[in-house]
Amino acid sequence: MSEANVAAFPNGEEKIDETQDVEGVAGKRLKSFIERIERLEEEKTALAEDIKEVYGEAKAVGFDSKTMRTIVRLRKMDLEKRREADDLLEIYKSALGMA
Amino acid sequence: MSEANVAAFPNGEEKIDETQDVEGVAGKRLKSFIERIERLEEEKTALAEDIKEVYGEAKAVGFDSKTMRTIVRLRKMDLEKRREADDLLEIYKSALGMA
Amino acid sequence: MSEANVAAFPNGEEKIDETQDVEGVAGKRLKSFIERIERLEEEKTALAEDIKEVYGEAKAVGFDSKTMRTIVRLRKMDLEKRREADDLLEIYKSALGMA
Amino acid sequence: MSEANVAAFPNGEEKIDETQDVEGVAGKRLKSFIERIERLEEEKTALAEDIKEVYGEAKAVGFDSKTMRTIVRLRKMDLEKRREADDLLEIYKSALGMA
DNA sequence: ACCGTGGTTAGCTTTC
DNA sequence: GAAAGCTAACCACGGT
Repeated sequence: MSEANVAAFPNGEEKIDETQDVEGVAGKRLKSFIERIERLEEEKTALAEDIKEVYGEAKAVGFDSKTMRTIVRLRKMDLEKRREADDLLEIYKSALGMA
Repeated sequence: MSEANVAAFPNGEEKIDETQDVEGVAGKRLKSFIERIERLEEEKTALAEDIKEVYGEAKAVGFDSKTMRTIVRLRKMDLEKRREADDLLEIYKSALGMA
Repeated sequence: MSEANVAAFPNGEEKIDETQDVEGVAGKRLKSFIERIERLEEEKTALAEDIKEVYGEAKAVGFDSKTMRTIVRLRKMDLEKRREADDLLEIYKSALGMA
Repeated sequence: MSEANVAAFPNGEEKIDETQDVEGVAGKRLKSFIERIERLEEEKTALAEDIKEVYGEAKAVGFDSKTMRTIVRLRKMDLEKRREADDLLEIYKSALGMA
């Protein structure tokens, strides 16, 4: 690891928003990574809220959300199973030199 | 709860994608809700992957992801704290007729 | 909650093995719980090791452990899916007053 | 790796329990490995449930499970520390011809 | 309002 | 040393 980045400073409270000059370029870079992550996490949170809303709407017209969750889970499992099965097939193929 | 929507059918394997006529309009509606949810969850998953990638990139140039996660967590806490403080302020203001 | 048990004392290093008289009966009880848990966890760890050994044996006679793990996972998914489907059925039944 | 064992067959749903004759002895062997693993994993899962139950019991009489988990963790760490210290001692001893 | 359950995330272990 | 799978803690939701 490059030593330049080692000083990845947890800061006290107030300074955390400002890239400190003393840290130089590494600080800028880190800041940029952090902000990208935060942006993505905001979007993720927003989606989680959207999902909740959909369950809410469905409930409002009489569907049971527990049931719905179970269905969603089952369907996801199907999907994963299918994917895993494909993976297995790939493994076989490459084991048999058919890759 | 209205019984009309209860029968949200467990299907054997393959039929799960087709709304069955016997279920009528409720089935269609449920299907639509489920699909909206699934779409949103896919997006959410995609974002989670994006986030992981960013951590990966950062790691690749020498940042420690554990530290980064801590920073992100701290900043989120700050944000929430600030937001709560604002809420409190609003409450005070409206209590004092300053809203 | 009974106050008697509140003092469930994280101890410094050395005393942790002895039930302290000052804690009285609560300490004895806690100790007993802790020891039961530790016993169970030991067994669990032992099983994990056994499992690893089986994979090792299988590998030693030419089976690919990645493939095996996939198979095990797929079979477990089948099992779970079946269980979930049952759960769903239960939900329906109780929703229809057939419980 | 011997190719003989490669064909560890993805099966459609229902057939997975029957060793297929076409696979011959390798299939039987694989099946036996898989089943041993599954058996062990079941036991492991059962133990995990037992552990959860013990925490439940403890909680029911007023102990805080989070604290208990901390204690268990600490004691495990102690144990490992002690074991490592012993290992070290062994190393010294054998280095000094006192084994 | 609380409890129990389910989902998510982080850390650890193991594997390649 | 990186990548993945497993496990355990945490948190949030829904039901009672």
